[in-house]
Amino acid sequence: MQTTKLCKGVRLTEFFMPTLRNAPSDAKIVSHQLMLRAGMIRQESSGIYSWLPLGYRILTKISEIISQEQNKIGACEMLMPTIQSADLWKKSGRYDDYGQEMLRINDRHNQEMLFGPTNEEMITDIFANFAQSYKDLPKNIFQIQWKFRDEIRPRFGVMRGREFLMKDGYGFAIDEEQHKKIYNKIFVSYLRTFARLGVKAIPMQADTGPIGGKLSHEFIILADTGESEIFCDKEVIDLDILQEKIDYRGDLEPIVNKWTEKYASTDEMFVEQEWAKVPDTNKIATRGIEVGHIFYFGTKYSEPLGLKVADKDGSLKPLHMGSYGIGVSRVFAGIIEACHDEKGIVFPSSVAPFDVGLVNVSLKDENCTKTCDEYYETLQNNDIEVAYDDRDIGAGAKFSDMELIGLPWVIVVGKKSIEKGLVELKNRTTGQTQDLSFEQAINIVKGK
RNA sequence: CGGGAUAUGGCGCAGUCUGGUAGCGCACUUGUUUUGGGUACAAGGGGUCGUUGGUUCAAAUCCAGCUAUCCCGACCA
Repeated sequence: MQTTKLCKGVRLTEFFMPTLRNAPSDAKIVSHQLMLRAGMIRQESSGIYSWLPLGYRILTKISEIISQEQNKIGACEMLMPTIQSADLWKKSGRYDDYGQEMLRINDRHNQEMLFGPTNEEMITDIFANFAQSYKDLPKNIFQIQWKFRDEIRPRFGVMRGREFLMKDGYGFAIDEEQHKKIYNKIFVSYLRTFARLGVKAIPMQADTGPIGGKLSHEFIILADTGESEIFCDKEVIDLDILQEKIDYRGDLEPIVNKWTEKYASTDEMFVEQEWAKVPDTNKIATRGIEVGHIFYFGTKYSEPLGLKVADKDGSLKPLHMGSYGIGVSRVFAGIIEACHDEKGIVFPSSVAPFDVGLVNVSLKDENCTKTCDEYYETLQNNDIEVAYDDRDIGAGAKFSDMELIGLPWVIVVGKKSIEKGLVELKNRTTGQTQDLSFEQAINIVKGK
């Protein structure tokens, strides 16, 4: 994938990627263990992590896919501060409701501040300053930003951290009907986003919880290690959004219906009678990880925060709003939960930190190293992202690291292959290897 | 917040019951060896045993407080 800020290649002699042979014993679930072993993250406190270069690179790729899909539906990316004034929250009435989960801070003037757990209040306040008329609507705005929720019990690595990266989007409409159109766009864009990230995310009717409101869906990745128990019709899983022709300016209701008409539910919303209607052969009861949640909450925030605009008849109407979240750092872990084997991570190509690993197994052989150096440049010139293992360590260790970090392809170059004029191309998913010319290998990797 | 557990070198662990100046594997450094799946041998470096206090001639080890981290529950992207 083309990204705006990531370099196309790294030499592992220069790259900071501290892989571990054993996972720290604190890590209990596979995504946490693999992220630590691959040198992607480091725990700083309970539920708070540093993102090391490899992890940060993947996080950036995930963010970029999310942004791209949001841009397609006309959502506008912006950035709000992580630190907010308590005043706004007192106005909305959530300052007390949010309770201990909100990290409160006093500044030097003893002003009450807080590290934002979410941004409904702030975006509403911002929008209220500018929106005057129904002509300013509808609007859909989002950001990808760090949040802090002081969870009672952080666990499972970045899956349930206290500090986490979240895409939070907010929709503004003049009435429920107009909001429904935004909601449908978001719904479809989420399906596409998760599909592009290489995971199956199933939308499920959700409880609106403390955010409040009327309409809500959760998006859940299937993984045996998931926290929620889920029940769904196999046919929902088999649907493929990337095969659908989508016109975001047209009517999306048929697509939304297609994804919501079959039964899919978490245990919280489970209805025995509905489940009974699903044919036994289609019944799938498994576990899942919630990676996205979208809400329509009507005028819940616009009323107390005074967000009104003039309607066609000149009367002031409170806006109808929704908020839409994707747990970016969580989906990272979710992808690994869904995509790994006994050797390590098997990244979907869209989020793999590099397209290919280039392994020099005959480092001491001048000719081999010279050839590898050339290949390294050529791959980058072909827009292939490459991790070049030019470290002076055993071949086995190099192979193991490549498998651990989950690159889709590895090109192995050694004295023997040089003599034959070939390279060995290895597929991470199948484990199969083939001897090819370097040019053939490039074409296969490019044809991902 | 209730219940349970842990804290010894970068990582994984032993030693604690039965106090006697800290050990193993991996990793790291140097040399030889090996050279396409974590090679072998040799020689090294690195730890105030979470913290504070107590008992004792002597504490990683016994006792108490504190802190951190993890697991199970209720809450959540």
